Amino acid sequence: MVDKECLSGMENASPKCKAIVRAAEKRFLKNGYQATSMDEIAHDADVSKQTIYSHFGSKDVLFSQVMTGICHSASPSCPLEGKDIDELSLKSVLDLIADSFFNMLISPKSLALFRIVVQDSAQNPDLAQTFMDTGPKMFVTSFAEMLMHYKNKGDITIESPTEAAMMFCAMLKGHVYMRFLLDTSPKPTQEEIQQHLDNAVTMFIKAHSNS
Amino acid sequence: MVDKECLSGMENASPKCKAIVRAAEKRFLKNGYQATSMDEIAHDADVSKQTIYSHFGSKDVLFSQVMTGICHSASPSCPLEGKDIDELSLKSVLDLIADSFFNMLISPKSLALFRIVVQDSAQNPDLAQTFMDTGPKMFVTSFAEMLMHYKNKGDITIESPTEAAMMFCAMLKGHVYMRFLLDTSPKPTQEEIQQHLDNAVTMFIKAHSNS
DNA sequence: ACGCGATTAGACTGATGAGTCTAGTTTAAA
DNA sequence: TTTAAACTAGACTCATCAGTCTAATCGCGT
Repeated sequence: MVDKECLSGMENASPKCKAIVRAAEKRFLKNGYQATSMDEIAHDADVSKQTIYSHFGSKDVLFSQVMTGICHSASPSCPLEGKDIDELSLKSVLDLIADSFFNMLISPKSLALFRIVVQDSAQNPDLAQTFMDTGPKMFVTSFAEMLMHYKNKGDITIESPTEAAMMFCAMLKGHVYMRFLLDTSPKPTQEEIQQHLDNAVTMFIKAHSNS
Repeated sequence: MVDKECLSGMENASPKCKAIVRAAEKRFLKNGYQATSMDEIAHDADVSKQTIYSHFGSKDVLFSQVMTGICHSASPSCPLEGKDIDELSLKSVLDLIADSFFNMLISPKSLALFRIVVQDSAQNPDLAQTFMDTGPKMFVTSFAEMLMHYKNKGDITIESPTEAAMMFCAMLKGHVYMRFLLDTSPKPTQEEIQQHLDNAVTMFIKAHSNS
């Protein structure tokens, strides 16, 4: 899930500085880089424009710093914390992950972040790289490890856990995620979402069942 | 695949008008709405700015019109044209579709279009809707019909062809597509792509095999 | 009290860009 | 040839916005 306070790495910064980052975050996520003005940020942060410039130097720097911070703080939390994986069936684990992963994806903040990343992947390749490395990559890695567990137990047949993990993520997203991303109508209902996730889990298990 | 000339619906427009649309298309796809100036478009189209305004009225109108046009002209061509579906195995059909669909997705124009659509899905919901209706939706519909064919033949078990079709699209995209969309390194190799598509087809077939 | 660094409001500069205006030129039909 | 519509170059207005500058104020340690 996504942090409410995305000030990772600046716990001991000055209050003004935090206020600036918070305001910038809100504006950049909502309207993107171009459509956000420094005056707006200054106003929201209840700070003078000069203060922003003395802390961050330029709009570019502020943007990069804020977005990178969000990427780092937005890594999905593991829904299995505190649970013993040996006591859970593959299906129940996949169900848990499906639900947690998908809800993380469609949180307003995640959607906004992804839109921004897509938006200036061309102008700002570093941001896209950071996003990939902190988000999808880390999730896939830890998910792949868990699949290994069930593979070793002999529950499923998997050649490449990493590929399988990526495929599962892709399946979870599916068409429903796109509808959230583009905010098109009709809005997906809760039943539709649940049906979609169930479908993905079922397909995934069947596709990897021991022939 | 995507048309080279995206002037759908304006075959009988004036030459100047077409030139404007062509130039606008190029610029908007490359740099997005905000970062494209009317002067640039006028220059590229070898036309005076006034001519643009007398044809289209405003930057907004031009943008919407151009983008909508691209959506309509960019519908994927069917890779099965001229082939008799009865003579093809499910696997060979899926292989064909996988290849054709994925290559359409990662064409520079499709990527650029999708970035734009994502970018201002918030400001311009109509564009997002048009994109969905002309792109993914149509593809899924026709693909679902074909799945019905194999379902009726008894080759596979499918409750909902539409859902299955959407899931197959999602699988084809997968993580590899994201890497193209965000243009992150390392660049996917041809082998990686092929492996990914094979994997998707194999999984899909196994997941829908008659248990 | 003194002094210093952080902060402030707000005026200012310079650049960019949408959209308009003007005065003149081309084109093609009548 | 006449005439009207399309087109042109480019100057112009007006708004926005990044970034700077100034002069004053605040908070705090000595």
